[in-house]
Amino acid sequence: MPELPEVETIVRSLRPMITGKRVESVEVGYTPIIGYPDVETFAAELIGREVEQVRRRGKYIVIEVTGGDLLVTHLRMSGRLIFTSSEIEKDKHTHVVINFEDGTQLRFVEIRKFGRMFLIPASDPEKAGGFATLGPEPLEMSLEEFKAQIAGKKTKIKPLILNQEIVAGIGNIYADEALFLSKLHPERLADTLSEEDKETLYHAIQQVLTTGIQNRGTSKRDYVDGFGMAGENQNHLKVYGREKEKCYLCGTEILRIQVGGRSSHFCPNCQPLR
DNA sequence: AGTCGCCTGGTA
DNA sequence: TACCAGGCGACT
Repeated sequence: MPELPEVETIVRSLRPMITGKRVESVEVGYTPIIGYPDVETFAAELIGREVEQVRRRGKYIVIEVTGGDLLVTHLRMSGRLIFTSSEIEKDKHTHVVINFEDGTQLRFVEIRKFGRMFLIPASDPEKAGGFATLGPEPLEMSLEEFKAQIAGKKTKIKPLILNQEIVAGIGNIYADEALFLSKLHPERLADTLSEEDKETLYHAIQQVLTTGIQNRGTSKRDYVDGFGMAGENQNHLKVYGREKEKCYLCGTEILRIQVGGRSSHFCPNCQPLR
């Protein structure tokens, strides 16, 4: 579900609520959610730790705790991290609850059970799946860095920018939006892009992500922030989810095709394959 | 490089 | 009933 703007919005909502709080107890319902270490160690080790920092890396939520460890969470398709109180009744799909000493709690809630949580030493990022191999942050990378990341790649451009090792944090919605702004067909081969195409795409990626953050994320289905509040970027999408509707630029019908196994929305007139 | 599995639920 | 879903990793 959540891509960079959604995860950033969640992090910003959680940061003031949990920073400085100490963990009193941990409950894990569905154990496969815990990717590292084993469930018992995960729960036992978290107790007594204090939250020092809450930040984002790509689509990962990183909670730094005392003792030099990181509580790393990936929400995958439909996961939510919700800050609430022990008084509030739990949703049926609540898989992990982290109780703080003041009666508040952080809940990992997810219908589809794809998401994962890891408690890792900051010095061992490879213990948290793809966390260690993430590419640069798109809002912090230079144009030259972006060009270097895609240099020599011959794949279709959409799967390339969805690859978290190339650039961290772009998902299906913002990929389609960035390609539309760039007037690039999702199946365009990366090694056929001109210098101008690359520069346009670089700016489009930053544009759609920044707008997404300003609008507090895209709530098409499941996404909500740390307080359970929906975003409003779904009201500003230019192509994603608009198949069979008219292109805002030229009136042509927006198409939806599969590219690299993912639904891809584009305007065949504005985004020719060439 | 491309496909499949993981899960559950909403909608056509 | 069938298809679809903001993702990723394992597999071929």
